[in-house]
Amino acid sequence: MTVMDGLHSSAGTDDGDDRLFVGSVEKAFKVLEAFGADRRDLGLMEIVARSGLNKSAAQRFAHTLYRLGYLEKDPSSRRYMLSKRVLESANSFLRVDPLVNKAMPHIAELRRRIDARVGLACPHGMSAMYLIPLQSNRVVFRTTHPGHKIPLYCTATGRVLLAHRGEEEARAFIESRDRPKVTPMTITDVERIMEEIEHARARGYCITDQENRMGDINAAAPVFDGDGNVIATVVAACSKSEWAREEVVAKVVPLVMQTARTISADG
Amino acid sequence: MTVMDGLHSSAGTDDGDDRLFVGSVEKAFKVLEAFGADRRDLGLMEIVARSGLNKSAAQRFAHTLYRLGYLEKDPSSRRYMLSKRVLESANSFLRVDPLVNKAMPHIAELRRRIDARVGLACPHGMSAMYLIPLQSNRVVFRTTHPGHKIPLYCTATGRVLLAHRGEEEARAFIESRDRPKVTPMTITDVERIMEEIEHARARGYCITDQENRMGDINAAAPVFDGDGNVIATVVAACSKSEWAREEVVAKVVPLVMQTARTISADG
DNA sequence: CTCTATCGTATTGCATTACAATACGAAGCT
DNA sequence: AGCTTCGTATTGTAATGCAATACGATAGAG
Repeated sequence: MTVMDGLHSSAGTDDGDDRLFVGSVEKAFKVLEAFGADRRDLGLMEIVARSGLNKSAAQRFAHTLYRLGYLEKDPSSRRYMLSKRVLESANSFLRVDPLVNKAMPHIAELRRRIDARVGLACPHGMSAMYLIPLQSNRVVFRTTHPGHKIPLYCTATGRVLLAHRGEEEARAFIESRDRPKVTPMTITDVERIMEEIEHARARGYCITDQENRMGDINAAAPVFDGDGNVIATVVAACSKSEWAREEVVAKVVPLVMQTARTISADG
Repeated sequence: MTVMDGLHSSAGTDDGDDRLFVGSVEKAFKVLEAFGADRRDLGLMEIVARSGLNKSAAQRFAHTLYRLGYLEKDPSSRRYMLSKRVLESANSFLRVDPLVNKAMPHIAELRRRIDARVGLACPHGMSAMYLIPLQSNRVVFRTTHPGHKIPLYCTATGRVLLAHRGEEEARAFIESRDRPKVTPMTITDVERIMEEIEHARARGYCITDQENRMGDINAAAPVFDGDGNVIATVVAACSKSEWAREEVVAKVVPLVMQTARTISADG
């Protein structure tokens, strides 16, 4: 079907006869995943709406997650919200992930050299996800945290990731999905996106100009594993108030590419 | 505590029988929590050892978490590891948490002013947990991520948090728990710790001198909520190679306290 | 200020679902 | 090759989670 089939569904026959699969766990995570879309706290009926579970199930699993400390409950409003406990497993992941550990000093060095938000992002399902988002030294408008997800069609990271998956696969993916205008500058035309992807492949980097946030120019370059697969990108988000586009190309892009190359290097 | 203890104590202490509590979810999280202690990837028998579940349960829940995308499995070694998907809920939390959002710009500003690792930490169970850990601009030795947990007895954050819980409560806590020497400088004597806690209460800040990592001086100040409760601390970790202790007291502490006060202010 | 709609909590009989023992297969070690 | 250890698959059983529903509390409207 689409590009990234089988990422999360490769453990056996689809939904047929997996006697090992425990359905209750799936429902619990549906409740957990109901949080974070937009609102901070959810009432029971909102959990029902967002999780797709019935009232009984939502009640039981929200309660269970609360008992386990992964949800908190405001006693007066009786609404649930995520607890900081969800950070524990995130920390466990980040602490030991080889890519994160390898990339961190170089990403930090990049941030030291250019006054911009920089980071490391990697493919995750149908999106990309920031593993390391470092803010610039200047004022932070909106902060990003590890786990922040961004779309592929309109981001420098996404286009770099798609560029190394082959023309048809990238096109099929782009065409198959909605491409809303995130800003007035967002390119939504398939052909123009494919051009950008082609450039990314040819030049080894990609630049987006205010396609995600007005006033931002983003530059990304690919990080390769030992087999030549793209496993991540190094990104820099430059404020137009401080960087002209030519400056980004002349000064930022080489540093981003150099950083990505350094992280790619064996070791 | 034994295996059996954990199974029943966490599920049934309060209400005896909690008919809403779904035990399978607890077991799933025991498997998840088995990761992150030390090793990155765990074999099935290691999961059994760390989770306290029997082989069948560990197999089923590890498999279920794998199917759901929260664990990955190395096909050759057949060992499980955390997937980056655990970052999703962490990001959902950080994105909307009021304290994090309120504190972030001020923590960033603090980092801009002093060349040190700074951050925001809050109480979490019997420990403290970093919500916002920002690295210094200089070289990063070991990076911390959101969710990083630190003990209370030997950290500036911990002593500030304990200082505002009352003398006896703090003493009881300190005495009741192990106090290993993290470095040769770690203070483990109860009376000396209590002195430090008393200072923290009296002065409104706490300094630890290489008690957690050789070469680091840490300074923390309390963040209050509207009711005067301590809900977090602002921390700065200064390298002794760049800061003398007197300098920390003279220059860092005022900024840390100011930052903490600013975050405390109503808004 | 009562009525009513809506949401959160508690209960219960039923059978679906998860359970744990165990058999099986595949590596790795001596 | 034989032994040990670990990961995978199977199966009968009943425990456990299921969903309907009753109950209670809160808030908004008229």
